[in-house]
Order: sequence, then C-alpha cells, then structure tokens
Amino acid sequence: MPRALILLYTRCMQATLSLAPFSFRTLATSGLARQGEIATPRGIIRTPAFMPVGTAGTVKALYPDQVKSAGADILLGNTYHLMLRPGAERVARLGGLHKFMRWDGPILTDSGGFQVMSLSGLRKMSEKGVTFQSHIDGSTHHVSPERSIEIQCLLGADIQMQLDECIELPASRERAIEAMELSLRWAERSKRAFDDMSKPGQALFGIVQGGTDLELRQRSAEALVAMDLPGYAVGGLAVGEGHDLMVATLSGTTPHLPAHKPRYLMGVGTPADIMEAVARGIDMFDCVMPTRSGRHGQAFTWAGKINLKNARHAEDPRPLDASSTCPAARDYSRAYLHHLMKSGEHLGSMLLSWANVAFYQDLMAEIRSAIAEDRYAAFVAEHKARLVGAEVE
RNA sequence: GGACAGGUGCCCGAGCGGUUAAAGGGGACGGACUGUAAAUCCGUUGGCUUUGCCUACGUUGGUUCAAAUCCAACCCUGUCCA
Repeated sequence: MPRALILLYTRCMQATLSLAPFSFRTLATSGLARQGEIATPRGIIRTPAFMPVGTAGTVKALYPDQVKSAGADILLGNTYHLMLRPGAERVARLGGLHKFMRWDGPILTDSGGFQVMSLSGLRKMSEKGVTFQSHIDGSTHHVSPERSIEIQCLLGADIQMQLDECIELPASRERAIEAMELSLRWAERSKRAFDDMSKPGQALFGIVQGGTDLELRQRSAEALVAMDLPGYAVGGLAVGEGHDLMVATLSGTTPHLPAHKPRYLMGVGTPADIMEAVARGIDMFDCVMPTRSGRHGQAFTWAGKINLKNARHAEDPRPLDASSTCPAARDYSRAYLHHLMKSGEHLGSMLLSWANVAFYQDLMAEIRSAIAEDRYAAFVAEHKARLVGAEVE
C-alpha cells in the first residue's frame, strides 16, 4: 500500500476516533442488573462503573496514575468549584481539564446542582438560575443552566450534567414538586445550550428529581425521556432519606428510564447502596466516600469497614487485605497505617484513599463479573451484609 | 546563700473566697462522613450504691458558714543576683 494511502487511512481513523459518538451497550444482564460499556472518544467505561470524585481537578490525595491503575475508567469534576478556582476560561486556555490535571480518560462534570443543596446558605435560587456567594472569597457568581453547560464545555467534560435543584430529604411534596419541575425546565434549557456549544462525542445527562415520591419520580423520568438525552441520572437521593427509602425510590424510578441508555445514580454511595442500586438497573455511580473516608481513617475491605484510628490496630502487623492488588492495601501494616493516621501524616490519607479507590473498583469489577455470569443476586446475598458493618475477624 | 516568679485534672493552661469536678487547648478513647466549604465534624475523658455522695488544684496546718482561690511553715521548679 502506498505511503500516502496509509497516511490518509490513519488520518481518517483518527478523525473517526475523535468523532466517535457516545454510545452505550449492554453485554449481559442478571435480573434487572446490567453489565455493559459506554463508549466515548476518550475511552470505554465499563459498567456498572464507579467514578472517583475529583471535585477540584484532583481525586484528593491521589495521583491520576493511581486512580487509573486502581481500575477507574472515568472520574468526576465539578463545575462550581472549578469555576471559582482556577476558573473555566483559564482551564480552557490551558488546554482543557484533561490536560490540566493529566487524566486522559473520560471526565464527567457535575453541574453545580449539588452545591445548590450543600451550599444552601450561600446561594439564591431563581427561575433564571443560581446565584452563589463564593465560599472562598464571598464574590458573587451567577450560574444559569446555560452557563453551567458553557463551563462544562470549556472544561471539556465528556459527560455533562444539566443544572438541577437538589433538595435535602425529607421534604414536603410541594417542595419536591417545585424542585423537580424547575429541574425539568432547566433540563430543556441545558439541552438547547448543549446542542449549541458541545462537540461531537460529548454527552448531556438529564437528572430525575422528585424526592421519594414515586409518582413525581415517574413524571420527572418521563419528561426527561421525552427530551431524548444520551443518558439519565437519578439525583436527589442519599440526601437524608436512608438506605431503604432510597432503594424503594430507585425501584420506582429506573423502570421509567430507557433500557438502552446509561443510568447514573448520583452521589452514591456505600458498597451496600451500590449493590442494591445495580440490582435495580443502575450503571454508574460516584461518591466521595472512598476518598473522604480514606482521609479520615476508614478503610473499606471485603471483610467490612475498618477504622484505622482505633487503638486495636496499633500493633497489628497484617495488611488491610493481603490478597489485594493495590499496594496500599497489600504492603503496609495496619499498625503503620494506624500510626500515620494518629500522627496526622499525609501519607496515611494517601494510602487509605488509594486502598479505598482500589477497593471500590474491585467491587465494581466483581459486580460486573457476577452479572456477566448471571449470579448477581447470589453475589449480593453473599457480600452485602458483611460490607455494611465493621470488619468481622 | 539572696531576690523574684511559679507549682491546677494524662499534658499544657485559665481561674484567684461561694454560680468549680474546675474555662480553653493538646493527647487519649469512640463515632460520623453518600453528585467534597471536609487531611473535617461530633461525643467521652476522677470514682461510686449517680435527682446524690466521695475524692481532687505541691505538702501540712490554719482563717472562714464556705478555700484551687486568704494566711503560715515546709517541699519542689524556673529566672536573675552573689
């Protein structure tokens, strides 16, 4: 083959690759649980997937390489936090978030909707959008659905989230309706903005709201599905309602979301939450739990949770999990991890964050295998109880 | 040897007649953490037969209705002077 042709072919392939559409396919099911993959121009996301949270352009206390080698295919960034610092335009001038933080896999960005709840004392809501008072310097920042999408495009997020209103539970039905309907109107505006500004291969997800009211959840889901978005998230859960109500709400929500599109349960959660959500057809998760708990001394293992700050580990020479492939879990004694945490040494937070991110990825890998082999219910029955509580020795 | 300053709960340290089992830190012990205002936050931290009692602020004695708080002696510690 002439050299010129090879070059042309290569260029075409590159072009095709860079324009590869966003797509989702299911490879196996077990009950309602699905195992599959999301294809993005930046790589495949194996589902069910857990996305480590990298709010401010970093999965706290971890190098991108560690996150990658732990098995994560995609991670999160945050519109609100990156908008304030270093600023979306600056990130764009520096080549986008992927290059900036040295993560070449897919990135999903949250819209700032969670900060509507978590920073409720520092913001004002209107039909137009949210006005935040910066928690850093008090300056005022307006985030409309359109501006949220613009920021996410500037960051270069592969999966973008509509701006929504996340409310704390329990909440009155009126309050849930209000937030759900506003979120739907904002979904429409987000979609229009996304269609204008996004690049091929990027995807916008809508967010189902409605509190724990199944009728509201259904209405929200159906309205979003009518917008024909590339994926759908379930938001407003794990915000005070408790595990059982969350699971019940999911049971009444996922059936209203199309089977051929990815479903993302936002902000969840514990290993048990994830297992039950997968059983109800959820494909994607994110949560600060592995990293925050890690920084605070709590490790997740197949034997249950372990608080390394507890005195009982002071002279325990065993690693967290001798069978783990993660060096943090395999090669360091509990006694040493205990010492690091008690001493406030950064390495303690780093090692436990690493071990936890790796554990969560291992959990997802096991979940995917169990679905692929159609033994998911048995898998949950075998592991859930143990993962809920403290380590059983 | 002399002059000051000081000895408080595991440690540092506030209190300087009653509202003091004694502020505040730290440490220790335990808990929480779910689209990250979080390397953060919250408890507990003398004992007991626990709506109360006992023990406790260097030691001993005293003043007082009442003392960690006032007085005396003694024992320690620090700084300075000889």
